Amino acid sequence: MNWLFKTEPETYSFDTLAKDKKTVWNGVRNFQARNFLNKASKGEYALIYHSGKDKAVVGVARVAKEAYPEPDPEKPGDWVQLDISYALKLKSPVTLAAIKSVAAKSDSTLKNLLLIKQSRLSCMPIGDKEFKTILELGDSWADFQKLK
DNA sequence: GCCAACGTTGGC
DNA sequence: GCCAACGTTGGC
Repeated sequence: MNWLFKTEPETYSFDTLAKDKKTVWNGVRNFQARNFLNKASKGEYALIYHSGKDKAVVGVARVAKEAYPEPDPEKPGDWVQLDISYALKLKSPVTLAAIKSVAAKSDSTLKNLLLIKQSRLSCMPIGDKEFKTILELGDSWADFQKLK
């Protein structure tokens, strides 16, 4: 399964991940998002989406370690985190407006994107076709193929 | 178990 | 800054 993770660039941006190479993906406080996090396997890829000012998919990360309990002083065990590593920065960001405009076309693979249908979800699965379509929109599908 | 009130996220 | 769409909390 492929994934799409959201972050506010002011909190943690993809550029920071590009420098860090690896980070702990934590702070998810939504049950549905957590359940998705638990399903991510090592080696799977996640699109990184910047909410707020950017509103665009900016890069790809790789799941480096599957979900494990987040150290939480109040309620240990309730929440999980996982590790991701830098994979690829898109040649050009794919904005939410661009995604919506493609999704509006008939027969578009992007019609069922949870990003559009459930805008508040911070971590969601994304199908192979959708994943490819977004990378193509970012002129980065070839680069991604080389990466594998 | 229902629902009103409130809080949060995120697009506009 | 506003508002829609959720999620959570607490009274009943």
